[in-house]
Amino acid sequence: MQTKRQIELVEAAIRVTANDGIQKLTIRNVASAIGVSEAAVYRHFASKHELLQAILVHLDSLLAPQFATLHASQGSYKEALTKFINDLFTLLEHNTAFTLMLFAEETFNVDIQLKPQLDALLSGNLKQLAKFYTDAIAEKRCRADLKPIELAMITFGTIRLYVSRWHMQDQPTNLMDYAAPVTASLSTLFSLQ
Amino acid sequence: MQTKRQIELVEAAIRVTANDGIQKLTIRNVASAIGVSEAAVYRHFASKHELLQAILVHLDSLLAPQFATLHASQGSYKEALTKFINDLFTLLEHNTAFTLMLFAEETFNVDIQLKPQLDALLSGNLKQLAKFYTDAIAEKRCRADLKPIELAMITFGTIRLYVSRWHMQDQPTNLMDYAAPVTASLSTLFSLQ
DNA sequence: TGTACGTTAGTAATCGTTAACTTACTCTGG
DNA sequence: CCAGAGTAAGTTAACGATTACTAACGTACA
Repeated sequence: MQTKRQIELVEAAIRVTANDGIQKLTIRNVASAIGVSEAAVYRHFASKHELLQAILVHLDSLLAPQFATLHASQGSYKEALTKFINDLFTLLEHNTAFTLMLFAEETFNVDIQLKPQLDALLSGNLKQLAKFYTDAIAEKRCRADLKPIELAMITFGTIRLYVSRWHMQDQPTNLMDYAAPVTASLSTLFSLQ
Repeated sequence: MQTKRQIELVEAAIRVTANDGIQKLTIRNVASAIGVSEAAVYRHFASKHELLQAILVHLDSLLAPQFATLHASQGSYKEALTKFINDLFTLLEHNTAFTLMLFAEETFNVDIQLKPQLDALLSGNLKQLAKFYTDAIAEKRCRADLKPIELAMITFGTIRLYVSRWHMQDQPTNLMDYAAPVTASLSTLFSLQ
């Protein structure tokens, strides 16, 4: 159960990390990001570890609905995948901080105790993707010579690398410009001949 | 030009980072990893920034030959890709610290001044992969409806995610067990011969 | 009156870095 | 051949800044 203030702190922490990297995710920086003292943070989180945990929960709650859209779609496999990637990229482009969502396991491997949660987060997302492909294969809308989990790994891995490259560019470009190629490539590869 | 001691320090730094995360990459930890004082480190690197730069150079020198094997092969393109992935996974499995190679841009985005080098490292690897696919397409041994750079992104993104998951597992499993599925999936998708 | 939420002002530990000094080796002139 | 100068590479001991965290206290509001 999260209070308003806790959510504010978590969002501030995500902003700090996305802007300046995990090294700058300090209690001091989070506190000053919402204009309070360091000690005030400890009124809401008992330790930095608990703040990190809350960040992961928050990121998961943002990412999960995105993956849920995969199943909600009524159209063809290609349309569903297109909508998923478009929605995801729009979200990431609108708020760069959300980029952290995709790379949580890379970023937060600081606190060894968070490992199980990080693993669960990634595994959950992959499972959703795999389920999407399982359905697509069952309905003969997707090639069946690869396992759903393999299709999911390829999809997620590819998306991550595109986002990673976009995030690394100097001049800010449109992530959406990348969306079309990714969708086109994957749906071309995975569709039935 | 690197001295022996510099290389020792860089290798120690890579070990520290791979084991405990970038937060633990401190001069103190690197120094004690080779059994000297902190001040001794500064006899070989003027600053932590220079150590970080040297790490990137080192990682690149390890990874570049791996990518070079793509072009050296005499057999089919499928065999070349198989050999590349097998060699890469063997290397990563043999020395877990090398896993950092694949995720350098994620790990070392601490020092903003390193960004150009990180970008160059990733771009260089992708360019090698793209060249491989360019050749394969030219000889009609790979599907031609995707651009080489897209094939390269998919390949590298997929490899990274497999390695990432393997690296995150609790009980140590064999990375090599994933090599065959990855190779099979990509060859099938790309009609690589 | 008590609880929620803030403050100031500290703590010990750790960060990157430097100063001053020691040790061991090599090069060079008489 | 060998004294002495120079240098490479280590040491201890500190520096100011920053880390996560805490104790004691103030204040608004039910």
